[in-house]
Amino acid sequence: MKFGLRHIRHFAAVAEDLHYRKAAERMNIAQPVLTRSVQHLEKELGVVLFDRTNRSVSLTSAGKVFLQGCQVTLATMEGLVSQTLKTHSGEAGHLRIGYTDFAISGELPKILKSFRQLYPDISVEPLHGVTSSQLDLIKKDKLDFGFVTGPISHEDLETKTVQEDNYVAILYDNHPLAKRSSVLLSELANEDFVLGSPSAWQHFHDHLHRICRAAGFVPKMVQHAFNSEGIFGLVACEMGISIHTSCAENYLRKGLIFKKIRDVSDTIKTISIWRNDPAFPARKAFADFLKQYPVGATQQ
Amino acid sequence: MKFGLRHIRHFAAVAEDLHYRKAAERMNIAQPVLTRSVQHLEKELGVVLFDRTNRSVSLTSAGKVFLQGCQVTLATMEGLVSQTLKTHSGEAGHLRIGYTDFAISGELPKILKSFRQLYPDISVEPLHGVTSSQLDLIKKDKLDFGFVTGPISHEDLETKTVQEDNYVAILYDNHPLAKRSSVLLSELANEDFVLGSPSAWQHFHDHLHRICRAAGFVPKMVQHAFNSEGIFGLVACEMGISIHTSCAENYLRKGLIFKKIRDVSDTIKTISIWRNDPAFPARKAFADFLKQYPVGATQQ
DNA sequence: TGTAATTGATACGGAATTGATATCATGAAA
DNA sequence: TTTCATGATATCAATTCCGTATCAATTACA
Repeated sequence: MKFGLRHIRHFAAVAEDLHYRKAAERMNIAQPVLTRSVQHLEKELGVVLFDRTNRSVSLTSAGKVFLQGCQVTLATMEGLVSQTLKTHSGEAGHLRIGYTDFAISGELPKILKSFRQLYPDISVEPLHGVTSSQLDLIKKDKLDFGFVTGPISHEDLETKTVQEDNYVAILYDNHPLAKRSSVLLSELANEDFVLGSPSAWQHFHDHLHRICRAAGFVPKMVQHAFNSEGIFGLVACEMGISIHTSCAENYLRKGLIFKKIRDVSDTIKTISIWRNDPAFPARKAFADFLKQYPVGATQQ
Repeated sequence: MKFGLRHIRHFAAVAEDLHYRKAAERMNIAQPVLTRSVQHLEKELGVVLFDRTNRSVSLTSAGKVFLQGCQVTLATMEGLVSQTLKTHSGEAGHLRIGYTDFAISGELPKILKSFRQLYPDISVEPLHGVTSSQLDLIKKDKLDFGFVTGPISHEDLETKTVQEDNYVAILYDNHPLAKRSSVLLSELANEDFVLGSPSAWQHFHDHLHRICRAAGFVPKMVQHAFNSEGIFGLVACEMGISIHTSCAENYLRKGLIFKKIRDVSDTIKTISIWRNDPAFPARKAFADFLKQYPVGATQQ
């Protein structure tokens, strides 16, 4: 099996035209070259590929099989080259993208949709994870981008804020404050709270305790859940109320009401974070895309 | 895109070992050859495939994509060569095989099963057709082998008898003769007959009329069907009786009874027939197989 | 710190491959 | 018969390819 793509190209040309001279002309080479290439193939394979009876050329059974394979191989090679070039330029590739509840219910879907329109040959693999686990994965190079709850600053890693949400109170619809158009944080001081589990929701807890402390109370947590869905479910059961971000409006669970909190101007930022490694063109493409992406804000 | 399989093989070897010298040793060539092959590829593609930082070699993103494609291409090529060789030797290929009702309910399944065990890389495509249409297809080279009702003799075409069946009477189970262990053909002289339609079953009709004439009567056909299933269905409805071959025993339809016909020693031969064209190795393999295959006889 | 070992890159000469031109052999067409 | 078309062959020049020897850079180790 000692032949190259050149022999294959020559054979395929002859096999397609069933005419040496025409094929040679089409390939801009001299005819004897094709004769030799085909002879070489036949000798290497130990198989006659053409029947040259009379003055017509026709493929043998084995020749037909070989031709088909050659055409596939040649087409595959072309595709491979183009795919390799695209990968080099960052036009193609694969990205593993982590996301939090906040990110996926906020800007991330829009970001990914918009990015994929720009780079249809880059596949994305979204992976759910809380902030800390995403950061771990990025450090271990198991994740290309994280969409996490800020603030974060980390040497070696680049960041870009992509989403900024206000705090909102989540009430069930027959709660005493449900009729109000907005609430004050201090009005919630004596409420029972349903919140995310402290370990997973560490960042959000930190923020929440800070703003509550500023309002003069410590939230009383009566129940915790592992994700936003769980929190909303428990609030809907009237186990307590919760505080979430304005991106929660995209959930719109029946029986729940979202209230703007008038006296809290702090925001929760969702930031994208990635390792700035120029060796991954697709990463660079997404990083560049993120840098110019405006900060989304779900203001109520 | 001016590179050969050689470059690809070299690149893949280096990429797999991530070590030029080891790869060179494994391929039994000198190390500089690999350096040059990879450089050539990189130059042709305009893409850096390896990061040669420090004294370690690692693939770039584009290199990984290219490697994967190269491995696929190389494996495909190997498979293609082996498939081509097999096609040449007759070990692989495709056969379009026609069959009649008699053949498919008789020896053909056994023949094909046995042949496929010998030649697992030859695919067979069974096509139902009556004798005359199979012969047409073979002449037009649209069919590789026919399994038809004999006798047939045709110049240009080779034949081999593969099956020999006795005539049997097909009765419904409350027919007056149903209790008998065997019948005489002459006893059926006044019966109503359900037979295959004369155009499609021409060969069988010819045989049947000949033996009936010898027994001194002309069968009275009251109904005809287009295939054996249809005939058996009509007999089961007691529209009449029929005469079929002993291979019918494989149908075993409820309510039907098969009776040996004592005074008829003629047989119906099913023969395989094909164009003796040495240009199709798979045909030759099957032809050789058939020639040594014993004649099957479903004697009751 | 200095010496040896390892690794990929480079230079060069001979061998093999490739391609173009001219020509041949054969069968078909005029 | 002559003429034409087609694929095969011979030959020479250009290119490509491989192996040997060697280099430069880095690491390992004493």
